[in-house]
Amino acid sequence: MPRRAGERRRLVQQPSMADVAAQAGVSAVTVSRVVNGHASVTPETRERVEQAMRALGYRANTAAQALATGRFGTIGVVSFDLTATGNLYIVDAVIREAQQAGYGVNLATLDAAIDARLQAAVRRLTSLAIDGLVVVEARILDAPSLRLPDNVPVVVAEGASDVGYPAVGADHGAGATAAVEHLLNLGHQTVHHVTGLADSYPAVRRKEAWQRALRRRGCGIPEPVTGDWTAASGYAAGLELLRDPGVTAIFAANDQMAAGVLRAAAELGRRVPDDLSVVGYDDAEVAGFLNPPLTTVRQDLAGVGKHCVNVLLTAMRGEKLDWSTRLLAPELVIRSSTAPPA
Amino acid sequence: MPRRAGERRRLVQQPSMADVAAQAGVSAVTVSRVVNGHASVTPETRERVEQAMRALGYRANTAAQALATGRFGTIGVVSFDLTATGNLYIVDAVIREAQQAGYGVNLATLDAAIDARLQAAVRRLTSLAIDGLVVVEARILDAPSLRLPDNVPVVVAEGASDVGYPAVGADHGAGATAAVEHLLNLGHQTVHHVTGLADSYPAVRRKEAWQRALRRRGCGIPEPVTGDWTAASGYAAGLELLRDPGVTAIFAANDQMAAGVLRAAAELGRRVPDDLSVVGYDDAEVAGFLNPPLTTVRQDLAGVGKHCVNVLLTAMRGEKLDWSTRLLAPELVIRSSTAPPA
DNA sequence: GCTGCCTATGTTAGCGCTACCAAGAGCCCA
DNA sequence: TGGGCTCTTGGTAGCGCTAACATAGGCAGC
Repeated sequence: MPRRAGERRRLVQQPSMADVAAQAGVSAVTVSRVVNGHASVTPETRERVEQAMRALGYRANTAAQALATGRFGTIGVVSFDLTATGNLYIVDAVIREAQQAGYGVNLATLDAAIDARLQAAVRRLTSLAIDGLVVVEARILDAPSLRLPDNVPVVVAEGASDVGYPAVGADHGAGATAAVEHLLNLGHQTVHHVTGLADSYPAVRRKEAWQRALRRRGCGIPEPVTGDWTAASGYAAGLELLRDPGVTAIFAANDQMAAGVLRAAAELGRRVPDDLSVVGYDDAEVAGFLNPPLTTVRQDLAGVGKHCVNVLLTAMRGEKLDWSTRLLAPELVIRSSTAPPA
Repeated sequence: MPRRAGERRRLVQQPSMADVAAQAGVSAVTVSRVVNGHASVTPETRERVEQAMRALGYRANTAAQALATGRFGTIGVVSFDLTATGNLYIVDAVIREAQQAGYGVNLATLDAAIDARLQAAVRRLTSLAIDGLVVVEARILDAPSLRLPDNVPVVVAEGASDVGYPAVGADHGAGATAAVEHLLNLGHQTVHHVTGLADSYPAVRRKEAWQRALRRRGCGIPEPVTGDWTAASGYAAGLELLRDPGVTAIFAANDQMAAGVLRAAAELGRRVPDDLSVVGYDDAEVAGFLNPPLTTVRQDLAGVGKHCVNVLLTAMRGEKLDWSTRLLAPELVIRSSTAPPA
């Protein structure tokens, strides 16, 4: 059966506003007003429309709304590997906070190497489907061929504002300093360090602060061992460091690696905390239940995520931003993995 | 300055297809064809258009594309708490796989209690902005007032197909059975169990299989202790169970809780594995580096996520689905936390 | 040289929604 | 009684894109 020129099959077999309008005996505009909670609709009309919506199972077409308003009701999040504790906690908080504000979240994760297909996904994310973008970890900005959108606000979680965007992060400097000073105050001569991924922003900040703290106290600065955030890398680092019987204190850049160090110590017969003190970072859920319970630095990563979203929402409203980097204070949680050296 | 009726400010100050078309001296349709890689465009025209796009920094407007085609290039994911290892690994894999297929991911997380604002976010997710939906964990389907879309395919990760949708999951029955039989084969009289969240699908499956396995071997079935997936709950459960000196084997429904049990044992002076054997579940990254390294059940959660997306993509192409539940086989990883009873 | 067909591009309309303007109804007060 | 006000509702156009159809030009085959 031939169709009239221009006539096209309904793409979505869902009822549209026009259907609801017809059912309720009002115009589409009135339906729109009800959907968006505009004022100046009589209670009776509203009720009639809502009844029609229920009857037809109406759902607003987000794409059409977005096209008409230029707003998408969605914020984008780009992050590296979610299985890294830090990224996860931030992303989780971003999602919660965005949802609280009535926004959906479009999440893209990147591998270090961005291949062509992935690029397509990221390009989609960064095209015109979001009202704002949260970049988790400044290192992402270095990703080749990642072109960020220039028409929506961007906020960086775990970065400094020198990256060209407002940034929110935990105060890794303060956290690492607290960890090192805690160990030095216990009487350790120096503190060894297992770093996170070499080019990660938090890893670099923690390493720098560890060095500074040692220097300030006039301690020797041992060569740090580079890890990759995993327990396996912490274990390997632990085996390496503990070949030296003089090592009495190790500060690992996260709890997973600290767990690896604890394991290495156990295997080599070094008692913690008697022979060796270990400090982690993150206060992951399991940290307090390792053997022994781990002294660590609790970061308010949920706060970072929350803050990010709030800065972003402010920018999205077009209000002026406080452009300075916000740093959230960490807290040293002392448990049983640290003690004075024997 | 008065504007003509109907004239409206450009909502997005981004160049549109019309701008590119003008710049390249072609029609908008030709630009569209280039953008979508359609055939029948001469190389010269294509080149001219591409140059114009680069010059103007053109990005396609996703909302307009979606409105015109009825396709969104996005799949939705609904999950509970991402900080639970199982959910995280599945969601992570779903994102990767969707991106590989050129789809973006819209992620919503739910708390047990869905409040009004959250509902708005979920409603947005499940309105007409996605081409398909992955529900992580069958329990989500029980969430009050969560109305799933009826016009796009839905797949459930960690559920059975009796929920009314195709389902993909890990074989918790096989995993729990392997864990229990491993312990019984070592000579333990029975095996105690710390469960996951009471109404969680995987938790229930694991508990049932644990019971079945004990019954099959004619062992007594001790009262299980209910946990909530956290190390803290595992610790509490451990303290409770270990009041009984006759307890020699504990199977925890995930590694975090197993870590808590290990901690409780250490505190009470029960040596693992000499006095007590412990088995976890998940093979979380840290499991092999606990003290002692944890015997656990490795699940292919990445496989579950991947499989989900593939089933979903099949359904989205309108192809017929194999409607049966797919179960991915787990693998028992034996480490040092299990041994014959003293 | 004409028909017929194929290829490259253009024209048109409409996806579902909302901003803007207009208009009718009801009301108050002079 | 009428002018001006508010409150509710409707008409219209257009957001940026693409499917379907239309068309111009080229070229093979007879």
